[in-house]
Amino acid sequence: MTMHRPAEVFPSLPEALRAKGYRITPQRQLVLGAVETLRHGTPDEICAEVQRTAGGVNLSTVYRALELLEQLGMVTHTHLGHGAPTYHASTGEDHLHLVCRDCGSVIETDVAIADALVAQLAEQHGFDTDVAHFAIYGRCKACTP
Amino acid sequence: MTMHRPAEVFPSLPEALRAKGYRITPQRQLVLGAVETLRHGTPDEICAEVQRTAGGVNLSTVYRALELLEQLGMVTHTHLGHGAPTYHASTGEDHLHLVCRDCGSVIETDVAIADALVAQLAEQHGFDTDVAHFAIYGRCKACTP
DNA sequence: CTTACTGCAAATATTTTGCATTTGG
DNA sequence: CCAAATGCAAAATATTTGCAGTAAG
Repeated sequence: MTMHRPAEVFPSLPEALRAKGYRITPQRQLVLGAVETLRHGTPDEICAEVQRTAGGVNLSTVYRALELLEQLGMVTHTHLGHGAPTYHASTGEDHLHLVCRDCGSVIETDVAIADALVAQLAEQHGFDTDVAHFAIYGRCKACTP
Repeated sequence: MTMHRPAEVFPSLPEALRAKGYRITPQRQLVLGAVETLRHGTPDEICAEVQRTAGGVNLSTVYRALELLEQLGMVTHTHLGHGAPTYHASTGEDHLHLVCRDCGSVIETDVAIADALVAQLAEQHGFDTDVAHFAIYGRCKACTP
């Protein structure tokens, strides 16, 4: 079952924070803003983006904010490889990431392409798949001999 | 030592090393042996396994040996999550790994289950997929409410 | 003998944590 | 005012690298 929620249905960050009794801080808003500006970024890149636009936020705070934002469902993270997870704003349309082993480029594609796989995993293993969490690895068109 | 590798299909480690002009060292053989004994393991676990059976190998050497063994096609690595890549001996039958977000358990399944996805990615994006490289994330049967 | 390989220790990189200070409500 | 959140610095993890000594060929 794919989640399909129009953007207007998403509560704003202040609303989401208030609803759970968390405090509304500039840092949390800046971190979310940076994730939205960069289409995707590592904690470090997000920290740098905040640095660039506003005064700056401590990297620890970025980690803590991302964890909270993810818990609130405002962002998600994906493992694109190596050690650095990439954070995305939750727009309601997750995408699959195809990472090229040679040039490192990332292609985004619709998760629907994996619907059959998801259905089979559910049927055969009772496994409820989050396809967008890990990238798909291989070789892109340009790098194929 | 157990050889899970039919000699007629996969060259032995000494052969593979010799063919590329690399030296045959006990450390490299021990690391490959450990990967084969443990069905899958992180560099740290592999290092510990060598420690347990033979004298011991430095962790740096384990990293360097794994990199070389992977380059030779004798092992592969998979990202199961967090930061720890898992190494497998190349047996010719790769597995897909289903990782549960809740209990962390890993289910191995046949890669053939993803054949349709692989075909679609090839067709739509010219992408040559290595399905086994990243785990598939979600919730296992036992953890599904 | 030659130089690739190893061990070791130090450097990087990434994420987490303890604690004093600040601040939202 | 007061608990929650931040900043900072140190710790915990994970991986890489420089270099001197060891050993494969």
